[in-house]
Amino acid sequence: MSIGYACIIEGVNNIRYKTVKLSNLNDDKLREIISHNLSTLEKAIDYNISKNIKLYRITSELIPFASTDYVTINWVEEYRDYFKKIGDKIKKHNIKVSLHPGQYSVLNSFNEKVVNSAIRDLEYHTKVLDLLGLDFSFKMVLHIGGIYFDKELAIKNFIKNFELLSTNAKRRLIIENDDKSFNILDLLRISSEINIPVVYDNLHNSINSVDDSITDFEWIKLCSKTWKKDDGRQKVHYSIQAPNKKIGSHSETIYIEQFLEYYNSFDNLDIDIMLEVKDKNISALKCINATRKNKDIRYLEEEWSLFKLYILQKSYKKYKKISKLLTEKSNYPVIKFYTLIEECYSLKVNKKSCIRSIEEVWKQIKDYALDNEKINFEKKFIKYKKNEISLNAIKNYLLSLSLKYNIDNLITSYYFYF
DNA sequence: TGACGTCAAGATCCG
DNA sequence: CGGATCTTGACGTCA
Repeated sequence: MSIGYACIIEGVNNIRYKTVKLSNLNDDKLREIISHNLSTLEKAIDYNISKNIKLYRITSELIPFASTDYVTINWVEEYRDYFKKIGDKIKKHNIKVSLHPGQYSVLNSFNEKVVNSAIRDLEYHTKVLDLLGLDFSFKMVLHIGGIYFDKELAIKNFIKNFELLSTNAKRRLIIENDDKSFNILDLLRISSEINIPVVYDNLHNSINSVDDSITDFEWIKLCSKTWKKDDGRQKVHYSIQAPNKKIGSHSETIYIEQFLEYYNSFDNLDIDIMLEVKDKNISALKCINATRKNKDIRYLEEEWSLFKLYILQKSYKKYKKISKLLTEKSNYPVIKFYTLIEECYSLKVNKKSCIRSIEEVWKQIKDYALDNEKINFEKKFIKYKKNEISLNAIKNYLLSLSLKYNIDNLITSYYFYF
């Protein structure tokens, strides 16, 4: 079983994909962005390797406007070697990567133009996986599309247009239930016609449900039949409703107790769980640590080193409490640990605790800092205490010094990124 | 015609 | 100048 996250890496310095607006697009700009994005993808893979995260969704924005006529350079040939290098790394470390074309790729449309651009988009996503040199267990996930006043006809159109895809695209396509049009039963029916795997999304099912008496576990078991040997391990999407937001909005974080309730209902199913959540890799690490077989407190200590300054700025009391929780080295208090951290998310930063956190950071920088940097810091710190500059302003200065002096312990701290 | 969802880029304003 | 806060874009469907 693997647990993973989609596209963006949160809380890590200098891993960010770039985009470009059509009005600023030219060949040089495009090459600059493709090089940057491929190098960012490689960094993302390196990050996943370092954290032992085995499931990752690659952004569809890797090559901007890839499936349009606006791109005229031959990016496939220009970047073939780089793709292969990254793909080799993915294979070597056994990371399952996937892609998810967006909601505007509508294969079942009755508008020929829309269908053609959906096909082009799916062929682009297929090309990325092909260029990485990955076998057909590496997939792209798609929704069915629109209803057009007649669901049965819309389904027929999906099946018909599916046949227009290349062999490789057909072998890589998997389909997911959505939150308003096609429910999980529709998906199972479509799958039985065209023989491609179904991804079960629990949140979409709870919004657009067939039968509330059927549990997530039961639906996952039903979907498992659509996954053949060559398709690799069955995948599901897991997300929960964001409290107080629009129906269907993904939550900021995955709440560990709620996740474990879901996870423990499986009775040891061997599936891949793609989390759809705003805090991305941070929730993935949480869920991985909560479900790992090797329960060693060092995993929590490693996590704590990333969180502790962030927690300190919010509440000294919680900071002490979590520190104390980790003192008994034979324990593995994973649920308590993450629950305490989750409780801090909703807390506002507290001036006194913030000052403490700044002092703590400065302690680790001051021996490296030049005289003028020390003076600069003191000036900013006084201004911060007098509410003349923001917390972010002083954090940014401290981060720039951490980067300059390569203080890994600080650079990796979530303190600077949230 | 605007909302929907997504997230970085770009614009604008402030001190 | 840095920092904070809006607005824009690019897509197709649906009310």
